[in-house]
Amino acid sequence: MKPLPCSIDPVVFALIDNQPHVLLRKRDESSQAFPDVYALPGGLMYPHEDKDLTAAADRVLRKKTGLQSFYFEQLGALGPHIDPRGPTLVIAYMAVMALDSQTKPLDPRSKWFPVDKALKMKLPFEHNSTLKMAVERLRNKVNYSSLPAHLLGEEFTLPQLQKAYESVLGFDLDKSAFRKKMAEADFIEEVVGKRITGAAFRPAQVYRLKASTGLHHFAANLRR
Amino acid sequence: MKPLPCSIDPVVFALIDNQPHVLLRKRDESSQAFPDVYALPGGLMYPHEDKDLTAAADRVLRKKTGLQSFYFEQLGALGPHIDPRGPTLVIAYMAVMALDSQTKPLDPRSKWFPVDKALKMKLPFEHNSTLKMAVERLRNKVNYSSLPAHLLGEEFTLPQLQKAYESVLGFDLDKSAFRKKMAEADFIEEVVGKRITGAAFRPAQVYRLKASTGLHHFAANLRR
DNA sequence: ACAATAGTGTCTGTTAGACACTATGCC
DNA sequence: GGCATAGTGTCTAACAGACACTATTGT
Repeated sequence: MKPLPCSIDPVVFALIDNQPHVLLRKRDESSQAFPDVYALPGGLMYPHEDKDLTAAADRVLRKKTGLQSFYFEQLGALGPHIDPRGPTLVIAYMAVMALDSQTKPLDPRSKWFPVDKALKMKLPFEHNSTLKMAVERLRNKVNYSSLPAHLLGEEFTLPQLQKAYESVLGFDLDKSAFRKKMAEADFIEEVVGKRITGAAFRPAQVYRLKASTGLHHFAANLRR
Repeated sequence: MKPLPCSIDPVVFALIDNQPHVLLRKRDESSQAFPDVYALPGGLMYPHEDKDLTAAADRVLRKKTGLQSFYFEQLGALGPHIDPRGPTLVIAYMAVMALDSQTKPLDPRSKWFPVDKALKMKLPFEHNSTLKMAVERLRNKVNYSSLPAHLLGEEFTLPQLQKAYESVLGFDLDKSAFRKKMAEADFIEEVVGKRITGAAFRPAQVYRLKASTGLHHFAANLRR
């Protein structure tokens, strides 16, 4: 009975040009396993440094992305898989973040890949199945939760929010139905008096997430 | 950076007299931690014996329950929590099984507790939160999946299935609506020609789960 | 015939989805 | 006024929920 090291493997999603992307990172040249290969930006848990798994995931995400604000949840435990250094337990996470103009650039080894493209890549370890799991969870959860709001910045308009839902779902939604749903779901609020002007058409009202931790869940799916 | 031992903590549900029960086991007298206290029937993973986490969970469940057939799924990874033997990573599972007349009796240290009663008990380690997690998952999943069918034996009638749903949900369902839902969900099939006779009323048609692995999920909840 | 439960039919209020309409800004 | 998009109103077909009805057995 030998204890196992434990790896935190996060799948990080963001929207670029309204397309869902996932963050991959070229492994260190000096790595014993799969040097210079694109992989999930994982990291080992340090039992004496990390209070618990959530803290470990938070630390790994901050370190690997340089970003401060994101939503994340655990997908589950996998493995153990075989690493050249021995069997390793894997805890998979899904994270969702907003990229905007103020976002720090990534370190040069990291890169955003369109989700569909990443799904076709050959990734090391069991990262292909982890990625697949995360994409399924993302697509599924979008059906009945406020998750896509976390792909946008602090503030956003309803048309932007609708586009975020549509881009992850992969099909278009009816404007009227969508707005009714959002009103009823009641997880966003107007930023009173603030609208997006400047374009040659009617300005859009600005909204933000209501102060609350976690996701909001709908009673029924957006489309059956 | 020291590796961690890994404990498999399953929450096992079954129906007794149409009431949901959960399996707890008195810890060994000789145990270093919490001897003789009721706890989840967990066990350590043996990295050299268990192919992966699923195999480990399967082994632990068979060993602790003596039962062969059940549905189980991972709830997630927790911890590490502090055990007298040092920090331990925990992988929580939810399992659902059918008890019938042929079921072997439990070992004398194990006992079925009504779910509501178990929730009020003081359990060791973080077993209280694990149990709470499992109960929430169970109650939630019943809303939109075929899970309760696994609380019944190989064969069952629609009234029995409805009672299983009702007992976990905690409220009654409309017979007509329930049957329409089941027909549409299409995860059970008639055992042709087989009915339950013997009582002084119309016999009920016998059904079984269609051959398929895993759960069936509905498009909408049973009740909003 | 009757009791008791299995199984089906029907009616109605609600709602999702489609789509037409109005509103508001810049040119 | 025209154009482009934001935001609202309306109509209808489908459906969930309530409940009444029929079916089938043993006594």
